Amino acid sequence: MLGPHDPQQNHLLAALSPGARERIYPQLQLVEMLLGEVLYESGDVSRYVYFPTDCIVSLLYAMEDGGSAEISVVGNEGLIGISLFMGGETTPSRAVVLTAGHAYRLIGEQLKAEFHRNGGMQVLLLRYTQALITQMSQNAVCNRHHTVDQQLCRWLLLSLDRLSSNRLTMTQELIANMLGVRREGVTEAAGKLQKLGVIQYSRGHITVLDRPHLEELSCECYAVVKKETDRLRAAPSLAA
Amino acid sequence: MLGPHDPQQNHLLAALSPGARERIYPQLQLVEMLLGEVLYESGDVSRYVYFPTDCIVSLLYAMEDGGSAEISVVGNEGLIGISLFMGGETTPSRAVVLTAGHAYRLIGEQLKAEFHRNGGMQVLLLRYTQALITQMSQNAVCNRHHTVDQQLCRWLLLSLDRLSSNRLTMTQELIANMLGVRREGVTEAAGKLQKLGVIQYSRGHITVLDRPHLEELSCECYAVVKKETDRLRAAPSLAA
DNA sequence: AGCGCTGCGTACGGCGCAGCACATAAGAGG
DNA sequence: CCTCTTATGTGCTGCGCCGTACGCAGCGCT
Repeated sequence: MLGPHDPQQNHLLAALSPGARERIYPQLQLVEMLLGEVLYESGDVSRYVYFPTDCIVSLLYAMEDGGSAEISVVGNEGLIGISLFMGGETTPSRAVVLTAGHAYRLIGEQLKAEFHRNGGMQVLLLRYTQALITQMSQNAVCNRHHTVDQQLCRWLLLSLDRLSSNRLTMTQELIANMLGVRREGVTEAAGKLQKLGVIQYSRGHITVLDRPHLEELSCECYAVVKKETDRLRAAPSLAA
Repeated sequence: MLGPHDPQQNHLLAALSPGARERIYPQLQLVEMLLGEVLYESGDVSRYVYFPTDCIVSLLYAMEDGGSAEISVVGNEGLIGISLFMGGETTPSRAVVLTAGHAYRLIGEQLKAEFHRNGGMQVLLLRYTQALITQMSQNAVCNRHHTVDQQLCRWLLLSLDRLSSNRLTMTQELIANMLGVRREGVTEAAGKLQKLGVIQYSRGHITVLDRPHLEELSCECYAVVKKETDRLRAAPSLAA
């Protein structure tokens, strides 16, 4: 599991200009991300920002009554801690490690300094933030209109995109928390998928066998978000 | 209805530094916002940004099957067209005028120029964007967990905050589209509220009679968003 | 082997809301 | 005044998911 690590495994870090790279890379710190680790609690002032390489982090929203729902998923395409450069300092959500792995972290002040140079990194971060907004919007719509079956498919695909393997380490209970539904609902939905030969799972390990079929069964939300995310990543580039 | 108009009626415009004010105010154009007018269609490149003074604009998300859901509401506390400075140029949502009134509009390029001066306006806009993100997140949670009754209360309060009167011009059908529920569901929920003496309505006009009670009946989502929005507005201030 | 823990399967009653089908009422325009 | 349109009221059936309860199977531990 311990392969070579490189900041370039994170899309944002990889897209930096040579100048920004020289300033930022020496300040990066490789950290291990443990399953279930909480990076920020709701309302916390974030000391660091995290650029995932091979882990997945979930932004969760907890309600007063203990219920929860996932706001968005972050993998190596993004970063955790946008409130730092957006100016609010804190967010009302919680960041939890969903799949163990690694990330590079940076002290908040250092990111802010680079951000306020008004150069390429600012453009990158803002564009990523817009992609995040799209994901959140679609999430809201999806919660309103789509079935648990569809949402499970969407969620599996989102996770899959952020890993290099087709095997997820993930209990149904955890997925249920993310989707904000009952664990039994996930069991049923997953059972159907397994019967169809789309996935295969056992005690916290899910293997995706037929991704195309999974995409068919998912609601449109997955495709919309993916398309928009790709568009924003590929966008012309770093104008001043 | 035609009172004196002033850019300062919009919180963002009012918070500009004297320098920014000198640059921006001469470029503003007062426009009338008609009920139902579509400012942006999904995917459009926005030519203008709009700073509402006494109107309400809704950001809607339309699905393939025609269903829809509101992503957020914008009044005189914000602006429409964040994708311009966020760098994506377009958004996958639609902006519709929900309550007629007025707004000041600015040509996109002019806003971008001011934004990239890296000064106070950038800070203001980013902080507003973060408030918007909070609203969207809460929306997603609310869609997942709360009843139509609660959501109607939340929605009425959101609208009320963006108007100077306690009387909304709003049909139940329209509200249903915003909440992404059936019109009949809104009828029932509104009926209960009327029976309780909290609101009074007739043919497209709703009068809120007992706001404190309305807040009690609403889910926590309203208060959370309001608190966070206020916090971000009042935040320390405009560091470079 | 025996125990306990964790992850998954299944079942039942109930509620909230969808989808549909109409019925009524309040203005708008001739 | 009559008609047409728009806004609201009401009543079904059906489905999806919740809350709850319990059974069972894989795996680690002593």
